[in-house]
Amino acid sequence: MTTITARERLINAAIEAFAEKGFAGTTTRDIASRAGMSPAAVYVHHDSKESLLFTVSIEGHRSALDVITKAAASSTDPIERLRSMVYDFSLWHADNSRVGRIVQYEYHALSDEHRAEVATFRRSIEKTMQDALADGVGQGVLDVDDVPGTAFSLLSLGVDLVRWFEPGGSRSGDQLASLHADLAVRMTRRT
Amino acid sequence: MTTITARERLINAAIEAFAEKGFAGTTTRDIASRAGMSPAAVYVHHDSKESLLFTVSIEGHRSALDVITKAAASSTDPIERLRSMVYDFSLWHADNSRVGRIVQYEYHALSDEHRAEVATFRRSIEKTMQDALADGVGQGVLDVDDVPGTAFSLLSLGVDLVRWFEPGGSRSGDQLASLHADLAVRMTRRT
DNA sequence: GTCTATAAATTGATAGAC
DNA sequence: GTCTATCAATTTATAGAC
Repeated sequence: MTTITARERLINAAIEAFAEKGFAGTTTRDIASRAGMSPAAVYVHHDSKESLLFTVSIEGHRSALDVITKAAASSTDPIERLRSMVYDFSLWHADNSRVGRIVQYEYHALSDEHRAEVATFRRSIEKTMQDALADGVGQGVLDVDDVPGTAFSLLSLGVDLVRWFEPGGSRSGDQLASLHADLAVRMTRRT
Repeated sequence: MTTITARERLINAAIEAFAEKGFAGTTTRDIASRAGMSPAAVYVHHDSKESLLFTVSIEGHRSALDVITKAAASSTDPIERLRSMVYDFSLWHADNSRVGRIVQYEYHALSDEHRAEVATFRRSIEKTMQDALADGVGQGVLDVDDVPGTAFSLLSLGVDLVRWFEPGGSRSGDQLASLHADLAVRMTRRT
Protein backbone atom coordinates (compact mmCIF):
# COMPACT_ATOMS: atom_id res chain seq x y z
CA MET A 1 0.00 0.00 0.00
CA THR A 2 1.28 3.40 -0.98
CA THR A 3 0.74 6.17 1.54
CA ILE A 4 1.13 9.67 0.23
CA THR A 5 2.03 12.05 3.01
CA ALA A 6 1.06 15.70 3.10
CA ARG A 7 4.72 16.51 2.60
CA GLU A 8 4.83 14.52 -0.63
CA ARG A 9 1.56 16.01 -1.85
CA LEU A 10 3.15 19.43 -1.45
CA ILE A 11 6.24 18.36 -3.39
CA ASN A 12 4.11 17.05 -6.24
CA ALA A 13 2.13 20.28 -6.23
CA ALA A 14 5.37 22.26 -6.30
CA ILE A 15 6.64 20.23 -9.27
CA GLU A 16 3.47 21.00 -11.21
CA ALA A 17 3.53 24.68 -10.36
CA PHE A 18 7.27 25.34 -10.80
CA ALA A 19 7.34 23.49 -14.15
CA GLU A 20 4.35 25.46 -15.41
CA LYS A 21 5.08 28.95 -14.12
CA GLY A 22 8.68 28.91 -13.00
CA PHE A 23 9.89 29.38 -9.42
CA ALA A 24 9.50 33.15 -9.25
CA GLY A 25 6.13 32.99 -11.00
CA THR A 26 4.72 30.49 -8.53
CA THR A 27 3.04 31.60 -5.29
CA THR A 28 2.95 29.53 -2.14
CA ARG A 29 -0.83 29.90 -2.30
CA ASP A 30 -0.79 28.18 -5.69
CA ILE A 31 1.23 25.27 -4.33
CA ALA A 32 -1.01 24.99 -1.28
CA SER A 33 -4.20 24.99 -3.30
CA ARG A 34 -2.88 22.37 -5.75
CA ALA A 35 -2.15 20.20 -2.70
CA GLY A 36 -5.61 20.89 -1.27
CA MET A 37 -4.34 22.82 1.73
CA SER A 38 -4.42 26.28 3.19
CA PRO A 39 -1.43 28.58 2.55
CA ALA A 40 -0.33 28.22 6.16
CA ALA A 41 -0.16 24.42 5.98
CA VAL A 42 2.80 24.63 3.60
CA TYR A 43 5.05 25.87 6.38
CA VAL A 44 4.27 22.97 8.68
CA HIS A 45 6.05 20.67 6.22
CA HIS A 46 8.61 22.90 4.51
CA ASP A 47 10.65 25.83 5.77
CA SER A 48 10.21 28.06 2.75
CA LYS A 49 9.38 28.19 -0.93
CA GLU A 50 13.07 27.84 -1.74
CA SER A 51 13.42 24.71 0.39
CA LEU A 52 10.63 23.17 -1.65
CA LEU A 53 12.58 23.98 -4.80
CA PHE A 54 15.75 22.52 -3.33
CA THR A 55 13.97 19.26 -2.50
CA VAL A 56 12.70 18.93 -6.07
CA SER A 57 16.04 19.95 -7.58
CA ILE A 58 18.31 17.72 -5.52
CA GLU A 59 16.11 14.65 -6.04
CA GLY A 60 15.95 15.37 -9.77
CA HIS A 61 19.71 15.71 -10.03
CA ARG A 62 20.23 12.54 -8.00
CA SER A 63 17.87 10.61 -10.26
CA ALA A 64 19.47 11.86 -13.50
CA LEU A 65 22.96 11.04 -12.24
CA ASP A 66 21.77 7.59 -11.18
CA VAL A 67 20.40 6.88 -14.66
CA ILE A 68 23.55 7.86 -16.51
CA THR A 69 25.83 6.14 -14.00
CA LYS A 70 23.98 2.84 -14.38
CA ALA A 71 24.07 3.15 -18.17
CA ALA A 72 27.81 3.81 -18.05
CA ALA A 73 28.27 0.57 -16.14
CA SER A 74 26.02 -1.47 -18.43
CA SER A 75 28.69 -2.33 -20.99
CA THR A 76 32.41 -2.00 -21.64
CA ASP A 77 31.92 -1.76 -25.38
CA PRO A 78 32.32 1.97 -26.12
CA ILE A 79 29.60 2.10 -28.78
CA GLU A 80 27.02 0.14 -26.81
CA ARG A 81 27.84 2.04 -23.65
CA LEU A 82 27.52 5.42 -25.36
CA ARG A 83 24.26 4.38 -26.94
CA SER A 84 22.87 3.38 -23.53
CA MET A 85 24.05 6.53 -21.83
CA VAL A 86 22.58 8.89 -24.41
CA TYR A 87 19.39 6.88 -24.76
CA ASP A 88 18.76 6.66 -21.02
CA PHE A 89 19.70 10.29 -20.34
CA SER A 90 17.41 11.60 -23.09
CA LEU A 91 14.60 9.23 -22.09
CA TRP A 92 14.89 10.43 -18.50
CA HIS A 93 14.41 14.01 -19.66
CA ALA A 94 11.36 13.05 -21.73
CA ASP A 95 9.83 10.91 -18.97
CA ASN A 96 10.57 13.55 -16.33
CA SER A 97 10.21 16.70 -18.37
CA ARG A 98 8.56 18.68 -15.58
CA VAL A 99 11.19 17.85 -12.99
CA GLY A 100 13.81 18.23 -15.71
CA ARG A 101 12.63 21.73 -16.46
CA ILE A 102 12.96 22.66 -12.80
CA VAL A 103 16.38 21.02 -12.55
CA GLN A 104 17.68 22.83 -15.63
CA TYR A 105 15.96 26.22 -15.55
CA GLU A 106 15.58 26.99 -11.84
CA TYR A 107 19.20 26.29 -10.90
CA HIS A 108 19.83 30.03 -10.48
CA ALA A 109 16.87 30.39 -8.11
CA LEU A 110 18.49 28.16 -5.48
CA SER A 111 20.26 29.70 -2.52
CA ASP A 112 24.04 29.83 -2.78
CA GLU A 113 24.50 26.87 -0.43
CA HIS A 114 21.88 24.75 -2.14
CA ARG A 115 23.22 25.61 -5.59
CA ALA A 116 26.69 24.51 -4.55
CA GLU A 117 25.30 21.21 -3.32
CA VAL A 118 23.44 20.59 -6.57
CA ALA A 119 26.51 21.56 -8.61
CA THR A 120 28.41 18.47 -7.45
CA PHE A 121 25.79 16.27 -9.13
CA ARG A 122 26.14 18.26 -12.34
CA ARG A 123 29.89 17.82 -12.41
CA SER A 124 29.48 14.07 -11.86
CA ILE A 125 27.09 13.79 -14.79
CA GLU A 126 29.53 15.65 -17.05
CA LYS A 127 32.49 13.62 -15.85
CA THR A 128 30.67 10.34 -16.44
CA MET A 129 30.06 11.26 -20.07
CA GLN A 130 33.61 12.59 -20.55
CA ASP A 131 35.12 9.40 -19.09
CA ALA A 132 33.07 7.21 -21.42
CA LEU A 133 34.25 9.17 -24.45
CA ALA A 134 37.88 9.18 -23.31
CA ASP A 135 37.81 5.44 -22.71
CA GLY A 136 36.30 4.85 -26.15
CA VAL A 137 39.05 6.92 -27.73
CA GLY A 138 41.63 4.97 -25.71
CA GLN A 139 40.20 1.69 -27.01
CA GLY A 140 40.53 3.05 -30.55
CA VAL A 141 36.79 2.75 -31.21
CA LEU A 142 35.81 6.40 -30.94
CA ASP A 143 37.32 9.45 -32.60
CA VAL A 144 36.66 12.57 -30.52
CA ASP A 145 38.75 15.72 -30.89
CA ASP A 146 37.19 17.74 -28.10
CA VAL A 147 36.08 15.39 -25.31
CA PRO A 148 34.56 17.93 -22.88
CA GLY A 149 32.82 19.84 -25.67
CA THR A 150 31.43 16.71 -27.27
CA ALA A 151 30.28 15.37 -23.90
CA PHE A 152 28.42 18.60 -23.31
CA SER A 153 26.83 18.45 -26.75
CA LEU A 154 25.59 14.90 -26.19
CA LEU A 155 24.03 15.91 -22.88
CA SER A 156 22.49 18.98 -24.56
CA LEU A 157 20.37 16.79 -26.78
CA GLY A 158 18.62 15.34 -23.73
CA VAL A 159 18.55 18.52 -21.67
CA ASP A 160 16.97 20.56 -24.45
CA LEU A 161 13.99 18.18 -24.56
CA VAL A 162 12.61 19.69 -21.37
CA ARG A 163 12.18 23.02 -23.16
CA TRP A 164 9.39 21.72 -25.37
CA PHE A 165 8.62 18.04 -24.73
CA GLU A 166 5.09 17.22 -23.59
CA PRO A 167 3.91 13.67 -22.92
CA GLY A 168 1.28 12.63 -25.43
CA GLY A 169 2.75 14.78 -28.19
CA SER A 170 3.51 13.59 -31.70
CA ARG A 171 6.81 12.00 -30.71
CA SER A 172 7.40 9.49 -27.94
CA GLY A 173 10.31 9.71 -25.53
CA ASP A 174 11.59 6.39 -26.84
CA GLN A 175 11.60 7.71 -30.41
CA LEU A 176 13.58 10.79 -29.45
CA ALA A 177 15.99 8.91 -27.22
CA SER A 178 16.66 6.40 -30.03
CA LEU A 179 17.33 9.23 -32.45
CA HIS A 180 19.74 10.85 -30.02
CA ALA A 181 21.56 7.55 -29.46
CA ASP A 182 21.95 7.07 -33.23
CA LEU A 183 23.21 10.62 -33.68
CA ALA A 184 25.65 10.19 -30.79
CA VAL A 185 27.23 7.15 -32.41
CA ARG A 186 27.61 8.96 -35.74
CA MET A 187 29.14 11.95 -33.94
CA THR A 188 31.86 9.94 -32.24
CA ARG A 189 32.53 6.63 -34.07
CA ARG A 190 35.96 6.21 -35.69
CA THR A 191 35.57 5.66 -39.42
CA MET B 1 27.14 59.59 -33.72
CA THR B 2 25.05 57.08 -31.89
CA THR B 3 22.19 58.45 -29.86
CA ILE B 4 20.76 56.13 -27.27
CA THR B 5 17.19 57.01 -26.47
CA ALA B 6 15.58 56.49 -23.11
CA ARG B 7 13.44 53.83 -24.71
CA GLU B 8 16.54 51.90 -25.80
CA ARG B 9 18.19 52.33 -22.42
CA LEU B 10 15.14 50.70 -20.88
CA ILE B 11 15.28 47.81 -23.33
CA ASN B 12 18.94 47.22 -22.55
CA ALA B 13 18.16 47.33 -18.85
CA ALA B 14 15.33 44.85 -19.37
CA ILE B 15 17.65 42.49 -21.26
CA GLU B 16 20.12 42.53 -18.38
CA ALA B 17 17.46 42.02 -15.75
CA PHE B 18 15.35 39.38 -17.53
CA ALA B 19 18.44 37.35 -18.47
CA GLU B 20 19.73 37.48 -14.90
CA LYS B 21 16.54 36.97 -12.89
CA GLY B 22 13.92 35.82 -15.38
CA PHE B 23 10.79 37.73 -16.33
CA ALA B 24 8.75 36.90 -13.23
CA GLY B 25 11.74 37.51 -10.96
CA THR B 26 12.38 40.99 -12.33
CA THR B 27 10.63 44.05 -10.92
CA THR B 28 9.87 47.15 -12.94
CA ARG B 29 11.79 49.04 -10.27
CA ASP B 30 14.87 46.96 -11.07
CA ILE B 31 14.61 47.76 -14.77
CA ALA B 32 14.09 51.45 -14.06
CA SER B 33 17.07 51.69 -11.74
CA ARG B 34 19.38 49.87 -14.19
CA ALA B 35 18.32 52.46 -16.77
CA GLY B 36 18.91 55.29 -14.28
CA MET B 37 15.28 56.31 -14.06
CA SER B 38 12.44 56.38 -11.60
CA PRO B 39 9.90 53.54 -11.60
CA ALA B 40 7.27 55.81 -13.14
CA ALA B 41 9.45 56.73 -16.14
CA VAL B 42 9.23 53.18 -17.47
CA TYR B 43 5.57 53.65 -18.36
CA VAL B 44 6.22 56.77 -20.45
CA HIS B 45 8.12 54.59 -22.93
CA HIS B 46 6.54 51.16 -22.60
CA ASP B 47 2.96 50.07 -21.85
CA SER B 48 3.81 47.31 -19.41
CA LYS B 49 6.46 44.92 -18.22
CA GLU B 50 5.18 42.33 -20.68
CA SER B 51 5.48 44.73 -23.62
CA LEU B 52 9.16 45.18 -22.74
CA LEU B 53 9.57 41.41 -22.84
CA PHE B 54 7.78 41.23 -26.17
CA THR B 55 10.07 43.86 -27.68
CA VAL B 56 13.16 41.92 -26.59
CA SER B 57 11.72 38.58 -27.67
CA ILE B 58 10.50 39.57 -31.12
CA GLU B 59 13.75 41.33 -32.00
CA GLY B 60 15.74 38.35 -30.76
CA HIS B 61 13.68 35.93 -32.82
CA ARG B 62 13.94 38.16 -35.88
CA SER B 63 17.71 38.33 -35.54
CA ALA B 64 18.15 34.56 -35.07
CA LEU B 65 15.94 33.81 -38.08
CA ASP B 66 17.88 36.33 -40.14
CA VAL B 67 21.18 34.66 -39.29
CA ILE B 68 20.08 31.14 -40.21
CA THR B 69 18.27 32.32 -43.35
CA LYS B 70 21.37 34.07 -44.66
CA ALA B 71 23.50 31.01 -43.88
CA ALA B 72 21.03 28.80 -45.72
CA ALA B 73 21.43 30.97 -48.81
CA SER B 74 25.22 31.12 -48.62
CA SER B 75 25.87 27.90 -50.54
CA THR B 76 24.06 25.20 -52.50
CA ASP B 77 26.53 22.52 -51.43
CA PRO B 78 24.66 20.62 -48.70
CA ILE B 79 27.69 20.08 -46.50
CA GLU B 80 28.98 23.64 -46.70
CA ARG B 81 25.49 25.04 -46.24
CA LEU B 82 24.81 22.86 -43.20
CA ARG B 83 28.15 23.81 -41.71
CA SER B 84 27.36 27.51 -42.15
CA MET B 85 23.87 27.20 -40.71
CA VAL B 86 24.94 25.33 -37.60
CA TYR B 87 28.01 27.48 -37.09
CA ASP B 88 26.14 30.77 -37.44
CA PHE B 89 23.16 29.65 -35.36
CA SER B 90 25.38 28.44 -32.50
CA LEU B 91 27.59 31.51 -32.70
CA TRP B 92 24.52 33.74 -32.53
CA HIS B 93 23.47 32.03 -29.31
CA ALA B 94 26.96 32.47 -27.83
CA ASP B 95 27.28 36.09 -28.93
CA ASN B 96 23.74 36.90 -27.77
CA SER B 97 23.42 34.57 -24.81
CA ARG B 98 21.44 37.03 -22.69
CA VAL B 99 18.89 37.81 -25.39
CA GLY B 100 18.93 34.12 -26.33
CA ARG B 101 18.05 33.13 -22.79
CA ILE B 102 15.07 35.47 -22.85
CA VAL B 103 14.02 34.23 -26.28
CA GLN B 104 14.20 30.59 -25.24
CA TYR B 105 13.15 30.60 -21.59
CA GLU B 106 10.59 33.41 -21.34
CA TYR B 107 8.47 32.31 -24.28
CA HIS B 108 5.74 31.13 -21.89
CA ALA B 109 5.64 34.51 -20.14
CA LEU B 110 4.42 36.32 -23.26
CA SER B 111 0.73 37.14 -23.66
CA ASP B 112 -1.23 34.76 -25.89
CA GLU B 113 -1.21 37.21 -28.81
CA HIS B 114 2.45 38.00 -28.50
CA ARG B 115 3.37 34.34 -28.14
CA ALA B 116 1.50 33.53 -31.33
CA GLU B 117 3.38 36.26 -33.16
CA VAL B 118 6.75 34.98 -31.97
CA ALA B 119 5.79 31.40 -32.83
CA THR B 120 5.82 32.17 -36.56
CA PHE B 121 9.53 32.99 -36.32
CA ARG B 122 10.19 29.73 -34.52
CA ARG B 123 8.44 27.71 -37.19
CA SER B 124 10.46 29.49 -39.89
CA ILE B 125 13.72 28.67 -38.15
CA GLU B 126 12.77 24.99 -37.90
CA LYS B 127 11.57 24.87 -41.48
CA THR B 128 14.79 26.42 -42.77
CA MET B 129 16.84 23.70 -41.13
CA GLN B 130 14.48 20.93 -42.24
CA ASP B 131 14.56 22.16 -45.84
CA ALA B 132 18.35 22.21 -45.88
CA LEU B 133 18.49 18.61 -44.65
CA ALA B 134 15.81 17.42 -47.08
CA ASP B 135 17.60 19.08 -49.98
CA GLY B 136 20.89 17.47 -48.97
CA VAL B 137 19.20 14.07 -48.84
CA GLY B 138 17.68 14.73 -52.27
CA GLN B 139 21.12 15.55 -53.67
CA GLY B 140 22.37 12.23 -52.30
CA VAL B 141 24.97 13.94 -50.11
CA LEU B 142 23.26 13.58 -46.74
CA ASP B 143 21.75 10.53 -45.08
CA VAL B 144 19.04 11.55 -42.60
CA ASP B 145 16.36 9.13 -41.44
CA ASP B 146 14.32 11.54 -39.34
CA VAL B 147 14.52 15.02 -40.88
CA PRO B 148 12.39 16.97 -38.37
CA GLY B 149 13.99 15.23 -35.39
CA THR B 150 17.51 15.74 -36.67
CA ALA B 151 16.79 19.39 -37.51
CA PHE B 152 15.58 19.90 -33.97
CA SER B 153 18.67 18.21 -32.56
CA LEU B 154 21.01 20.43 -34.60
CA LEU B 155 19.21 23.54 -33.37
CA SER B 156 19.35 22.21 -29.79
CA LEU B 157 23.13 22.36 -29.81
CA GLY B 158 22.98 26.14 -30.30
CA VAL B 159 19.95 26.78 -28.13
CA ASP B 160 21.37 24.93 -25.15
CA LEU B 161 24.39 27.25 -25.11
CA VAL B 162 22.30 30.01 -23.58
CA ARG B 163 21.75 27.86 -20.49
CA TRP B 164 25.37 28.15 -19.38
CA PHE B 165 27.49 30.19 -21.83
CA GLU B 166 29.15 33.31 -20.43
CA PRO B 167 31.37 35.58 -22.51
CA GLY B 168 34.94 35.47 -21.28
CA GLY B 169 34.66 31.86 -20.12
CA SER B 170 37.11 29.10 -20.97
CA ARG B 171 35.60 28.49 -24.39
CA SER B 172 34.99 31.02 -27.12
CA GLY B 173 31.79 31.16 -29.13
CA ASP B 174 33.79 30.44 -32.27
CA GLN B 175 35.26 27.30 -30.72
CA LEU B 176 31.85 25.97 -29.73
CA ALA B 177 30.23 26.90 -33.03
CA SER B 178 33.04 25.13 -34.94
CA LEU B 179 32.59 22.03 -32.81
CA HIS B 180 28.84 22.03 -33.44
CA ALA B 181 29.38 22.45 -37.19
CA ASP B 182 31.79 19.48 -37.22
CA LEU B 183 29.38 17.33 -35.22
CA ALA B 184 26.50 18.32 -37.51
CA VAL B 185 28.38 17.08 -40.58
CA ARG B 186 29.23 13.78 -38.90
CA MET B 187 25.59 13.36 -37.84
CA THR B 188 24.21 13.74 -41.35
CA ARG B 189 26.82 12.96 -44.02
CA ARG B 190 26.23 9.92 -46.23
CA THR B 191 29.09 7.45 -45.83
C1' DG C 1 -1.58 19.18 11.59
C1' DT C 2 -5.09 21.95 9.94
C1' DC C 3 -7.47 26.15 9.85
C1' DT C 4 -8.67 31.62 9.76
C1' DA C 5 -6.70 35.91 10.23
C1' DT C 6 -3.21 38.97 9.52
C1' DA C 7 1.31 41.11 9.61
C1' DA C 8 4.95 43.33 6.93
C1' DA C 9 6.90 43.97 2.69
C1' DT C 10 6.74 44.29 -2.23
C1' DT C 11 4.49 44.47 -6.55
C1' DG C 12 2.75 46.68 -11.31
C1' DA C 13 0.96 50.65 -12.47
C1' DT C 14 -1.07 55.59 -12.01
C1' DA C 15 -1.79 60.70 -10.45
C1' DG C 16 -0.30 64.99 -10.70
C1' DA C 17 3.43 68.56 -9.99
C1' DC C 18 7.21 70.61 -12.57
C1' DG D 1 9.70 63.41 -20.12
C1' DT D 2 11.03 63.26 -15.53
C1' DC D 3 10.06 63.22 -10.81
C1' DT D 4 7.73 62.15 -5.86
C1' DA D 5 3.99 60.09 -3.83
C1' DT D 6 0.82 56.67 -3.67
C1' DC D 7 -2.84 53.19 -4.73
C1' DA D 8 -4.64 48.64 -4.73
C1' DA D 9 -3.43 44.14 -5.02
C1' DT D 10 -0.50 40.49 -3.95
C1' DT D 11 3.35 38.31 -1.71
C1' DT D 12 5.93 35.21 1.89
C1' DA D 13 5.48 33.93 6.15
C1' DT D 14 3.64 33.89 11.07
C1' DA D 15 0.20 33.89 15.21
C1' DG D 16 -2.92 31.57 17.61
C1' DA D 17 -7.40 28.91 17.92
C1' DC D 18 -9.01 24.16 17.53
